[in-house]
Amino acid sequence: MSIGPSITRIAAAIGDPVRAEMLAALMGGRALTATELASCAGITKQTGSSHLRRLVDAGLVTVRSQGRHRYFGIANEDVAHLLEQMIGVAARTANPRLHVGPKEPALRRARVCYDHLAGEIAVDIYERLLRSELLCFVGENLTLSADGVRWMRRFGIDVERLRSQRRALCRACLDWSERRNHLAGALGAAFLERLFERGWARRERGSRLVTIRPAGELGLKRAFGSLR
Amino acid sequence: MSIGPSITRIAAAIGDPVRAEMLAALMGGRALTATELASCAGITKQTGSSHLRRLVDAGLVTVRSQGRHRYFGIANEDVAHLLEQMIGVAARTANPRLHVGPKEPALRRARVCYDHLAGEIAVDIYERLLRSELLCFVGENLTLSADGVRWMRRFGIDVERLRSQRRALCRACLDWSERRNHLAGALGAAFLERLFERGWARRERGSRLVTIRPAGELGLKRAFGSLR
DNA sequence: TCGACGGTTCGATTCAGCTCGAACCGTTAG
DNA sequence: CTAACGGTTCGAGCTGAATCGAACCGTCGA
Repeated sequence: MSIGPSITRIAAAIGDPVRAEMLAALMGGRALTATELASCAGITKQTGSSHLRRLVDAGLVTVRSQGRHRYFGIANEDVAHLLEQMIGVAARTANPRLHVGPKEPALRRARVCYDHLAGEIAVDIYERLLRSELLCFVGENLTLSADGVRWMRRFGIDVERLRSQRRALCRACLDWSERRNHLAGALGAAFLERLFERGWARRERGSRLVTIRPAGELGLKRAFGSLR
Repeated sequence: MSIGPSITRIAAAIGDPVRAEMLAALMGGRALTATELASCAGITKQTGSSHLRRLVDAGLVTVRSQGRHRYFGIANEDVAHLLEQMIGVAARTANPRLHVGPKEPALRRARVCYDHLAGEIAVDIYERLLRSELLCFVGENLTLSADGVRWMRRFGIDVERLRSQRRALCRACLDWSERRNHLAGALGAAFLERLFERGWARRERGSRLVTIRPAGELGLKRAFGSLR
């Protein structure tokens, strides 16, 4: 009994141009309908439907029916991490000459990673949180210090509510463009959510791109000192 | 310009039964010849050759020619991590009824992850190293404390030599069976090497399985207290 | 009740890519 | 030098899977 077949199941499910495009779209964190996904992969909805079934069967994607719509989304954080890691390996093994894309710099700066913030800014924030000991490691576990809890509460995040979720509060997630960690987990998701609520950041339609608005630039600078 | 195609390149390279089997074999950490890899995937050497070319083209595998042999190996730690992560996702999304295999428990206990130790024992060792502050986090970086350096030197590892490598000294690697970290990086590799040299552990031929021998059981117990 | 719309199922077609036999190249051993 | 051996290349056959048109099912709005 080898592990080969199990890897094949997962990798073959991802390793088709259409399905990869769908997963990439879903990495934006929003759940999308079958038709939306088909159109953004450039195929008909019949074909899209069969691809989506494969993704669901493989356990990479989950469905939620709502009226006559069916919303598809990345199944869980593990899968999101796997994809993020894969993007990283792909970027590093890519043929350098087709490596530069127009939107690439903006994506490197700030983007959505499933449900939390990634990119230069996210890495920078994460490291500042650690340096000022709002986040710290207890053994190998990343945790929020007492100061950190107060800080987050002031920022508008109900930490207690997050703790009651089954999901881990803080996790480190390896950033594919920076090769350094950024904040994931329930807190990472809540933090990004809060940036949107405050109007500090805006998510670009149909892309993983996140734009930091002037108010956010200012607010983050005030909160953390100047961002790189 | 989307990221879809780049993911496809990597995932499609992995997502073939033969190539997955080859990669699984290479995750044992040893470089293998084309013929060996073909035979362990159950195909002829012509077919194997073309698969290996695809793996090399995708940047997942590297070759080293030596006389009339060509030795293939996992390209780098990133790729190894990606595969490890993929095994984890595969295990967690697997159909539970075919989840149990004969060698599974032993594999969960101790196995090679590319070039370092993984499994229950590895996770346990890692956590004990942290708890006794031989390893600690400085900000987000895992480092060896002064005590840790002394400890490793006593254990027979030349830490200074490892530091001079370009490769990171300590890294945490997520264990797919345990979902907790174990020690990777140059130190992780050296530690496993030392276990073999001392005769504390033995690697099973043609598998990722590592057997801890009585001397090792005793020695580790003496070094760390009783292992789980 | 009916038409519009989102989504799936079925069947036929097409094509990429996996496979192996045969031939070939380079290295090593005798 | 020659035979054996590891490995690759080439060509032809085959199969699994992606694709789309057409038909169908369920929900929504009028």
